Amino acid sequence: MAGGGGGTTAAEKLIVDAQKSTNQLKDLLAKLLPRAEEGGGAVEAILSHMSESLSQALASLQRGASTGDRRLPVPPEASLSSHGQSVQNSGGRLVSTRSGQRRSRADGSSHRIILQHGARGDSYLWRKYGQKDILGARFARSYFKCGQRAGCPARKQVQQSDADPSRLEITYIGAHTCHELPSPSCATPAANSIDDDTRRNTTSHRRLPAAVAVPSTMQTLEDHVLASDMTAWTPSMEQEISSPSWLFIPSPACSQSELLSVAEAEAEAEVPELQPDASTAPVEHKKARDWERFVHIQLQSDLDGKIIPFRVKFCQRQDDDAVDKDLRSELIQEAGDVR
DNA sequence: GTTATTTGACCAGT
DNA sequence: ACTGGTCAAATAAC
Repeated sequence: MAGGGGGTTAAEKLIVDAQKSTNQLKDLLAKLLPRAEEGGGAVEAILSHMSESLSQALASLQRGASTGDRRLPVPPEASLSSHGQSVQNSGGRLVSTRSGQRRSRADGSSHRIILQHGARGDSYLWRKYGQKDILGARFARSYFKCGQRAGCPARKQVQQSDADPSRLEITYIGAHTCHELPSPSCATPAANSIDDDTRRNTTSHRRLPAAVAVPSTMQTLEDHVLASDMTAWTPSMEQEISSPSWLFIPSPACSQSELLSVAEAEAEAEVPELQPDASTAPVEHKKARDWERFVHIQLQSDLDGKIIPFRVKFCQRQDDDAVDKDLRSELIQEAGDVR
C-alpha cells in the first residue's frame, strides 16, 4: 500500500461505513420484499453510499499518512460548470470562447474502479457526452456526466480493458453534489415527489422496450440482490462481448445505451449468472433457500497503479417458516492480492 | 416535440 | 504537434 498508517486508518473507517450501508441494505430488502419495486430505489441509494465510501477510502489510501483524514477534495465547481460564452465561426458552428477545457486530475480527486462482468457499478444516473478513440487502445473511451441533478460536477470515464475486454475500467472524476437528492425518489420516476430535474433525467426509461422496463424475471429477493447492471455499457462495447451473462434491474441510474445494450444482452443470455471470477466461484444453492454470492470489485490507484481487490458477499439464511429472511452482506478486502 | 446519444470540431496541457 | 477532454450540432428514438 502506498500510504502509511494514517491514510490506511481513514480508509478502514470508510470501509466500515460501507459495511454498515450493506447492512442497511439487508434491512431494507427484508422490509420491502413484498413491495420490491418500491424498495429498489432505496437499495440503489445505499449501494451508492457504499460505492462512495469505497471511493473515499481509496482516496485516503492515495494521499497517505501525511494528509491525515481530510475528505476528498472537491474540484472547483466553476471550473466544471462555467463554460464561458460561444460565438459563431465562419461555418456557422458555435465556437466556445471558454478557457480551461482540459483540466488536470493531479489533485487526486479521481480514482479508477475496474469492474468485471456481473459486478455492479454505482447507481448514479450518468449521461454520455462524448466518446474518444484513445491512442494505443483497442476500445474507445466514453465520457459521462452525472445526470442526477443539474450542476453536479461528477464525471466518469469508461473504457473497456485492452488486456481483458471483460473488464471495464471506470475513472471517476470529481465528487457528487447531488447527494441531497433522495435516491429512492430518483429511482422511482412515478413518484410525485421528485423534482423536475430528476423527472427529466429519469425519462431514459421511456426509451426502453417494455419487456425490459419491467422484466418479469425480477420477482424474488434473490433476483434483486443478484441482479447486476453495467453502468457505462455502450452498444459498441456490447458488440465486443461474445457471451454476456447478467441480469438487470431497471433503474434510472443508467443511460439509454446502457439499458438498451443490457436489454439486448439479456435476450441472448439464458440464465443470469454472477461469476465474475472463476477462481472464487459463488457457492450457489439454486433451489435452496440458503444461498450466497460474491461480487468482485477492484480499486486501482491512479498514483501508483496498485490494484486492491474487494469482494462483496451476499448471503441469505432463511428459516423453514419462511417468515424472516436474513439477508447478509459483507465487504471483504481480499488479502494478499494487492498488485 | 422532447430528450438522449453520436460525432466532428475545438481547446488546452504536455 | 500531439493527444485527451469537452462542447454542441446533428441525429436517433420515442
